[in-house]
Amino acid sequence: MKPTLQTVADRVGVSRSTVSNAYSRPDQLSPELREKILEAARDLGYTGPNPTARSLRSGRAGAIGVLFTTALSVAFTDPYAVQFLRGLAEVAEDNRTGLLLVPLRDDDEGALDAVRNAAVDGFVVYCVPGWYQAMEAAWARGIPVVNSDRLGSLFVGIDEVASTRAAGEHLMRLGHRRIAIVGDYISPDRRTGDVTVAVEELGSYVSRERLTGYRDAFAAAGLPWSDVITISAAGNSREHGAAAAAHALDRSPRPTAVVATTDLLALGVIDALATRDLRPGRDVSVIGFDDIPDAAQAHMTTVRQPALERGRIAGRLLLDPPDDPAQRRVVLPTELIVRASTGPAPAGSI
Amino acid sequence: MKPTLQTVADRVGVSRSTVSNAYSRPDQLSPELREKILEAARDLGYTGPNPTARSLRSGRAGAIGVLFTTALSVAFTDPYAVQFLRGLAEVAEDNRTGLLLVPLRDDDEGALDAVRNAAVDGFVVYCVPGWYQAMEAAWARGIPVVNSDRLGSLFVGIDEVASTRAAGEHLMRLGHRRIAIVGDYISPDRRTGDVTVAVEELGSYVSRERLTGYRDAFAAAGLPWSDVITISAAGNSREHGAAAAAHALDRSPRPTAVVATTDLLALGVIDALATRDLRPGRDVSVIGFDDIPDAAQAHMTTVRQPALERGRIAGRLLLDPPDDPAQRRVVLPTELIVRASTGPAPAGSI
DNA sequence: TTGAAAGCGATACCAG
DNA sequence: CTGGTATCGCTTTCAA
Repeated sequence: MKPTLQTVADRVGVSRSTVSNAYSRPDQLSPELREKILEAARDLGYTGPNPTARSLRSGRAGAIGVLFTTALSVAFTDPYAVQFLRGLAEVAEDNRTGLLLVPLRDDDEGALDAVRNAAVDGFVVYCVPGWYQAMEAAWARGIPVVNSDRLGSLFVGIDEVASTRAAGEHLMRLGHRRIAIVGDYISPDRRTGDVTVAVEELGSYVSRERLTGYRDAFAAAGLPWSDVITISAAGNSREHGAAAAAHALDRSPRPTAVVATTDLLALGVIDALATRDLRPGRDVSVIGFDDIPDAAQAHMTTVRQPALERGRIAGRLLLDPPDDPAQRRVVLPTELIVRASTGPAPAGSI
Repeated sequence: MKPTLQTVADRVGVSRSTVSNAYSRPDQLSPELREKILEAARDLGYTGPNPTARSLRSGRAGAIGVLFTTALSVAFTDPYAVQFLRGLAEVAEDNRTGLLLVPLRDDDEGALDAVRNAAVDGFVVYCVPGWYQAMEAAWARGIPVVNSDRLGSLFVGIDEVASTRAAGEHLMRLGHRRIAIVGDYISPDRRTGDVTVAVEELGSYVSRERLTGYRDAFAAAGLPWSDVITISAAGNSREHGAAAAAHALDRSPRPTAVVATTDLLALGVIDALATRDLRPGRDVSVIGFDDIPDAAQAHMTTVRQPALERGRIAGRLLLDPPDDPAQRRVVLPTELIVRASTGPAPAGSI
């Protein structure tokens, strides 16, 4: 039988409240009594208040649920994701709060149960498509849910459309007209290959917005969307990016620019170029998104977004949701970082 | 006021038990009644049993605490760690259990509180030195704690000593006599640089064991430990490995072999070789530990350990601790993978 | 400062 | 199948 507050109280001859105070409110009793209580506890093998009981009573779970779809291994392989989590963990730690990982392998009953049973004070949604039932389940919990897309009332993100629009304008200025776009979650079956994409109908918020930005920039320069090659990647990784890029590069005429919706994919594109003895920025221009460390190392043009800060703000929003609706939706700035992977369209390419 | 079980029970005109059963034991009541209850719940905005209350009553927190010292970013950057976590997550998911991350930034009061307040069914300790107070706090909780070192009664690991002994013997057979060892956690201050190491006194279990294996192999071949250069790395990363390797390589006579206690460090050693126009396996032999994917890509000789399996077993041990003491300690096999980064000691090197 | 009483929201167990 | 009763272990008024 494990000792409880009561056990200790009986031993010392005080009430439960006093023992509770000894742990949670040291200023509410004399140091001597406190010491006496703590000693008795040690004697009895009592290791402090039961966290679950404490949670129930105080109404605070002491944990933030982190919802994400991708497999753990993928989630933590993406430097952007890791930075985001780091920011979140930092804020959580400052508030004596843990992080409960809730991987959503499939959008099935198991996942729903996981969401419903998570003892958390709120959820941070990291890269979960809005159509997931699990999202409904999260909202249904009636606890704060912080999103990265426009859904829900608590939100921290960036202006995705404006970000890629700037990147698209950059390409237009360089004279590119044959362009391919590589993205994850742009075909429903998530398989590698060419797809015809009606941008508005994309289920994934991030893909939809990022493609929209490019489309708008191209349109403004008179390049119709139907001229743009859209290629679906089967996942967000370097390898998937390279596989998708192959579909763009091994055709004639070859595109003069291949842009991707994430840096990881774009690095894959650069890998694919290397395989074909093509030089990024001279033969084919490449643009990514995120500005992860490897992007700088690869001299890659990309859109920089503040991943760490995003995580921090997500945590703060969740732990202490502002009343002012305006403050509940935070949009962070992004910046187009131009490096050597983009250059003028090769002469005669038009 | 959020609705509770009672609210729903009152509305339908049944008892709390019945409503509870509707959620947790569907087979205990008629489908019609169940449907009626679920509908009433939907009406009232009741979203299912409160996880915390359920935990308190059932005595099951529904989460595994993952204790680790390194910063989140580092923890998830190491492919070995990610694999381990993946195995753990897999088992957790199968058992409807979540993973609660408990980063131990410092070994301070905050960390102790985090350990004491975590609502978990047990802890998996991942790379926390045994001397941490936080470890005491974890054991004090009176819940299962699975370790990777020899501490505690629940344990899953490998025979560290035998693993590196095999690697050391490989080096001896190749004729190496001037050897440097790079390791994290081998100097108390964890700074880059040469250290004189009394192997037995190393605080870090993993470092102690791995160095011991090498020492034994060298001793058996008549190479005294005092002839071996031991170098402390300031962390477990490629960069730290390269920095530490510099201390070994920029001396005369140069070592003919540099071994590291992890693959990440060993990759850094290879980076350092590249910088100096030295070829791994010809000019300087290199051995790592873990066999992460990048090791194969770098043609690196290393010790393979089953990271995924280790995670899985840790999860199973924790969720269902065997009574048989022998089964509570699992030792997994390792294998020396010889690749191109090791070769005969250069002629005239002795 | 200390203590008594009242729950927090749910589940286990058994009787009907 | 359904309902009553007794907790689970703690925190929180509020009065002494």
